Amino acid sequence: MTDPAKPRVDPRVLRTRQLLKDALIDLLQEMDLEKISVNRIAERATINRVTFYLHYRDIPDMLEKMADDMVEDIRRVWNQSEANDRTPEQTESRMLVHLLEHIAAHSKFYKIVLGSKRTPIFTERLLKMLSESIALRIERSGSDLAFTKSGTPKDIAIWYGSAALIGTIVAWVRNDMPYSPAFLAKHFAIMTKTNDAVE
Amino acid sequence: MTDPAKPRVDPRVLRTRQLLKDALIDLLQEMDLEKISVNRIAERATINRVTFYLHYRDIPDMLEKMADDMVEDIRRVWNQSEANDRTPEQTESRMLVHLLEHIAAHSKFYKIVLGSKRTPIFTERLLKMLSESIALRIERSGSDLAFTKSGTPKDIAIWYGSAALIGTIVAWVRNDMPYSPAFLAKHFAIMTKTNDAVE
DNA sequence: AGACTTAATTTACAATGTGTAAGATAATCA
DNA sequence: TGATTATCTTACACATTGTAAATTAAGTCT
Repeated sequence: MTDPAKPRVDPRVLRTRQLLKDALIDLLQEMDLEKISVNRIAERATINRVTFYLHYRDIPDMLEKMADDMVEDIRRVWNQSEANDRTPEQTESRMLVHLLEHIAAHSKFYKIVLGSKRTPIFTERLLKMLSESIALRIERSGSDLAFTKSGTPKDIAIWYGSAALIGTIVAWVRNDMPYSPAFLAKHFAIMTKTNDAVE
Repeated sequence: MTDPAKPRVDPRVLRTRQLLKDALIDLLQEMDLEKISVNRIAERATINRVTFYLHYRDIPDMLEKMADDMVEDIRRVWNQSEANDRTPEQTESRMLVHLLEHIAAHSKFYKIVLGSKRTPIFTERLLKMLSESIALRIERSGSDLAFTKSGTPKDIAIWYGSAALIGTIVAWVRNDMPYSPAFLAKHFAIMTKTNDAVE
């Protein structure tokens, strides 16, 4: 149930890392990534600059670890609804709703990391993670053939589908989430499903 | 016919800028953007470092200007086929074929700027440019309503469609273009068109 | 061809950022 | 409380940045 490797981290470490992460998010809201130095992050976090290097190799390394955390969060949310026994379509739609609700609940964070044009690591990770889901979905729908029902190679369908999913989510976030998660998920399902219905 | 503003640029300027751009593309092939300094670019270009600042404010500025050039190129290729008088679908498909052929013809460049995970400026610009086309296309197909035939708000359809287009192109480039431009364009059209056919 | 104009080079400098080290201080753990 | 570990302080060598001034080289124009 619980994580087998639970090293019981020193609360000082947790505090420091949280302060550093918050500071970086804060700064990304104010300026481009290129203008952000370890100096600035440490200053904003009220942490000594040297301490930064006790936790991260450099700023890209810090972003990578933050992206790891994000993927872990999202994977949990995404899979939480997978245990359902309804139709696949309903499950998929509910998964997307949960994901969108999670993003909305942490909109400050996601608006920065997915909305910013200079931190593609987060979008890339999300793309990679969700691509696997899309791939499974497409594999399943087309049995064991290499092509979909409409004769399109599966990898093209996967490229298309996962890009559409990520892109829709990112655009939704960038436009300050003007639709409810349920509404967006519904219409996403409509646009996607019509493709599969082709003979 | 010809550009009205034709300032007749000094060949030394053209040479220097080309050397700098080539050097940057070269370096991006070898290392991440964060590791690239003005020093390195100048050195690789066999240009004095100070000269760099006569042309670009800094590296992000240089990338932006290179992205400008790319968009200009692509817009030319994209619009070259627009003057045709066939059906819209045929024109669209031909536009995409021409675009993919152009990308294939300069695959070294595009593989780096679209494929690299650290230079999102190029992808962003491409997304912005092609989104306008997609928007026009969707506006046209749905007359003057705010929704598509399937009841989806047009902006959602635009997010979906343009992300699918860019994402498919980028994935195609990243995977070393395993399909011919005509083939990919055909199947892209199939996947897109089936959506519009919904009543 | 020679005079004019503009680009590129050279050298230099101040300021900032990077990454690491050693020892002192403070918070946590057992 | 005593031992452990994280953080802080100070320091240092080095790379990078952006700009300035004077010089050299290349291109332009009549």
